[in-house]
Amino acid sequence: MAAVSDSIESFILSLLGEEGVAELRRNELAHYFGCAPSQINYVLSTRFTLERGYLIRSKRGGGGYIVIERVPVSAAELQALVTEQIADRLSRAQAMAMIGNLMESEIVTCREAAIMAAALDKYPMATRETQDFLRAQLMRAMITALLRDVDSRSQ
Amino acid sequence: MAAVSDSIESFILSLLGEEGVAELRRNELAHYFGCAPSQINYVLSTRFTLERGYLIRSKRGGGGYIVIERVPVSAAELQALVTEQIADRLSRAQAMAMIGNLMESEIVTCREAAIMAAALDKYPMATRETQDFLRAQLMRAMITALLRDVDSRSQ
DNA sequence: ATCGTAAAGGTCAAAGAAAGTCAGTAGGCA
DNA sequence: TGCCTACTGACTTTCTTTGACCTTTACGAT
Repeated sequence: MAAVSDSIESFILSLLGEEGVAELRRNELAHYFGCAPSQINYVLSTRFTLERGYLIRSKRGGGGYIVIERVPVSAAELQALVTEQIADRLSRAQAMAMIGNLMESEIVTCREAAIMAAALDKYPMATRETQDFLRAQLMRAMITALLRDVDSRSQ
Repeated sequence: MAAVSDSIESFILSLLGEEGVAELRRNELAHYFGCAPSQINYVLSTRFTLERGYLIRSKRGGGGYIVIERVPVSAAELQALVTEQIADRLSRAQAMAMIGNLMESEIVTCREAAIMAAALDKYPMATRETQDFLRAQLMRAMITALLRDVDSRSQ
């Protein structure tokens, strides 16, 4: 029954076009489709997820915007890493192993690996549970960042 | 779209050019962009901060002016950064400004900056206090890691 | 020298303009 | 019935823009 969300989805898909990049104003789009602005967020968070190969950037306030980007194929492996290998918890050992792999396969440089390792090392407060949870989040966030410009290697 | 502040920012950036120095009249610029004079101050204080590597000098009264100067951060100054600028708490905005500066000064690459920014972005659980505390720790850890092999640049 | 005034720039708080979050409602369908 | 997906609205957070009021400076008139 042609839910509004479906229309919004295909509209965004058409915006993406060849480029694989689309910029939009949330309120504008919501008004165009006669729906609540938050429905745009709903569509983005259900149909344009990382699992499906999309990255979202946005800015609030005056002149705000939302940018949707299709993850390039070259980054597919990284994406799989994020969505498959990292669960909601990640031990220190697991993390270090992953970083080792990333470096081995020349996906990250030595310096990049060092930065990541530093961030994933250990956290003072909290229980082990919390630490592993946080570590998973950080790892996901960092790899996702890499995803964002995987082509721009060797600076 | 393209908030006025953004236009003002890129205008100033173009003024800075190679020299890294720009002089301007507040009222003149405000008139040129059709905005309130104080918006110039807004742009300066949000985009041309010391954290981002800019120095502002100005004079009031007749013949007044504003001078913006880009000040590069040397790798050696990183150490001071760790010990001075990063207290036991670090806000998201501060962190992002610092990262921008590190990148501008070519101490970190674009990708490295992206990784750091991702790690420092936000931590959903926790209170604001805790987040800022954790962020300070992570920033310190990552910069220390960079210092450890600051020579091994360009991998 | 002193004072007055106009011509800068500075500050701050309030209002405005986006987008984000989340919990809850409603409609289909197994 | 109970679950899943679609949808909504109230509330939050972040960023921008504006205006009223303040401070500093140069310059000319006394």
